[in-house]
Amino acid sequence: MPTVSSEELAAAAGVNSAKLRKDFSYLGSYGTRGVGYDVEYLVYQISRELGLTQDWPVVIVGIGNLGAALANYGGFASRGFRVAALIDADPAMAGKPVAGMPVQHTDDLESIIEENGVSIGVIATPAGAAQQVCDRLVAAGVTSILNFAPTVLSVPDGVDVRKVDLSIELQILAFHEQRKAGEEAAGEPGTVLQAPKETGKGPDGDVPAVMPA
Amino acid sequence: MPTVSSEELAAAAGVNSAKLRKDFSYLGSYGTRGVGYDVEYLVYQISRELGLTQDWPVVIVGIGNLGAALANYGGFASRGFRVAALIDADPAMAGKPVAGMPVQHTDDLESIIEENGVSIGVIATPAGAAQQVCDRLVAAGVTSILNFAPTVLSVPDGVDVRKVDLSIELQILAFHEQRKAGEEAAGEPGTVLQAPKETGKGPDGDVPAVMPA
DNA sequence: CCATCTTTGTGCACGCGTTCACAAAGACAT
DNA sequence: ATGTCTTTGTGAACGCGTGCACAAAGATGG
Ligand SMILES: NC(=O)c1ccc[n+]([C@@H]2O[C@H](COP(=O)([O-])OP(=O)(O)OC[C@H]3O[C@@H](n4cnc5c(N)ncnc54)[C@H](O)[C@@H]3O)[C@@H](O)[C@H]2O)c1
Ligand SMILES: NC(=O)c1ccc[n+]([C@@H]2O[C@H](COP(=O)([O-])OP(=O)(O)OC[C@H]3O[C@@H](n4cnc5c(N)ncnc54)[C@H](O)[C@@H]3O)[C@@H](O)[C@H]2O)c1
Repeated sequence: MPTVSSEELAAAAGVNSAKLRKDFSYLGSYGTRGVGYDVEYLVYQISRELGLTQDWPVVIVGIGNLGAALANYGGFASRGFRVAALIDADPAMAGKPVAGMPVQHTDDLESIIEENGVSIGVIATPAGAAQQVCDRLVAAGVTSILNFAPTVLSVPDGVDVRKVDLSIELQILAFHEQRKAGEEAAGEPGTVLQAPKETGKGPDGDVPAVMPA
Repeated sequence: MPTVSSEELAAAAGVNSAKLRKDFSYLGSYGTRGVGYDVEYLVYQISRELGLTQDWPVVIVGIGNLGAALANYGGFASRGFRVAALIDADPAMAGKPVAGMPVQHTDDLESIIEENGVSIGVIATPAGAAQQVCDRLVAAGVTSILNFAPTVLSVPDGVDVRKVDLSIELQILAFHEQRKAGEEAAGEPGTVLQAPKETGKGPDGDVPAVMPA
């Protein structure tokens, strides 16, 4: 029986072994003292708890550059997610095959959701259409949304939204990058800012939305 | 002079005003007691501290479905990021224009990085090539990496890596989705974990820290 | 100049997640 | 069986972020 110890797993995952054991303990006591955890059983229990043992149909709305890339991505299927439908508002795309699957028109969005029992939707439309698409998805029964559009979606209680904002990912990297540069030339990294030198005009420029919900 | 109080900002952002004030205090104290914060100056200081006032050149390696979509994405430029180069290993792609920019071959990766002073790299290659690409980027001077390949990259100290794993995003949604279903039929046997109280709108936070690869 | 009012900046306490440390459980050898 | 050795499961300590509460700062008006 292939087993792993919490120590091995922790080292591989780069976390503390005690934390890992405590986490596992919330799922029940599946370990064997002096031996470790039965790999197969452990994987099953975790998968079950995370909801990976069932098949989740998802729809992708907005089959443009990003939507098409997502449709072609094979990594979803291997994790228990099945692309049930590709939906786009462009009539020219209707019927056109993407990733071996015909693109369907938004007119049929509601019926597609219902017929396939879809509860997870992916939004890859332009930002301007995102909220509208979101509303239709929710009205049709979708209760989880993965949003790629750079907009904050407002949804009713009970609906989960996760936003993937690549710009923010880059911003976080840039933040640390800036800090590294500052440390070398110990000049003005975390140094308190100078006095308000006539912010009459200010190099504010664009300045992104700083305070989203 | 347009101002905002910490109370107003906190309400808009849905956070505690004391926390907000304390956060601001780490940047220095430039609020005016009895009045609030000068909006323009505040925005500038935050942008500056986050590194948004400077221009960051980035390279994208692996111009396939995803890489091309990223190259075409206009959201980066508006946040201070400039795509300095597109790099791919496929000789057939060399010179071919993507997003109005010629794809360059990996042979020139090092010189491209150096000449453009790039410190942030995006990896959108297949998982198998990711580590190798990563090593070359790092050797060439890149110290921040945004990784889309479903692999854990190992890098030397001082190099930051952020991984965007879309499958995990879906898994998190599915996890909560399963929870919702379980709550309706309360008392579901086999369910050991307690519902994690949905702490506000935290993107993460409420998900078990350790997940199977 | 003094009184009052508003809002900041922060010391302090609380709560929660992480880590430590170890008794107990089980495997395995003798 | 009994002892040794490994690894789990968890109580307790620790650390850190969050929120409370309030003195101080500055504005404002008399
Ligand atoms: N491409 C990227 O790398 C990237 C990165 C981050 C975020 N995003 C965001 O993802 C979204 C899509 O990006 P993209 O590059 O694929 O854009 P795109 O313009 O290539 O594709 C958008 C697609 O959405 C469709 N569409 C428009 N309105 C629709 C509606 N109401 N219902 C259904 N479909 C509709 C269009 O027909 C088009 O096919 C954008 O909001 C973009 O900001 C993209
Ligand atoms: N498409 C998606 O939506 C998606 C989602 C999540 C993750 N990913 C991951 O992102 C990566 C790219 O996905 P994709 O769909 O664009 O794949 P893809 O096959 O369309 O593109 C990969 C590109 O990388 C290039 N490449 C291969 N080896 C290279 C090397 N050593 N150096 C430089 N370039 C190299 C290839 O020539 C190709 O152009 C994959 O690891 C995938 O798992 C993709």
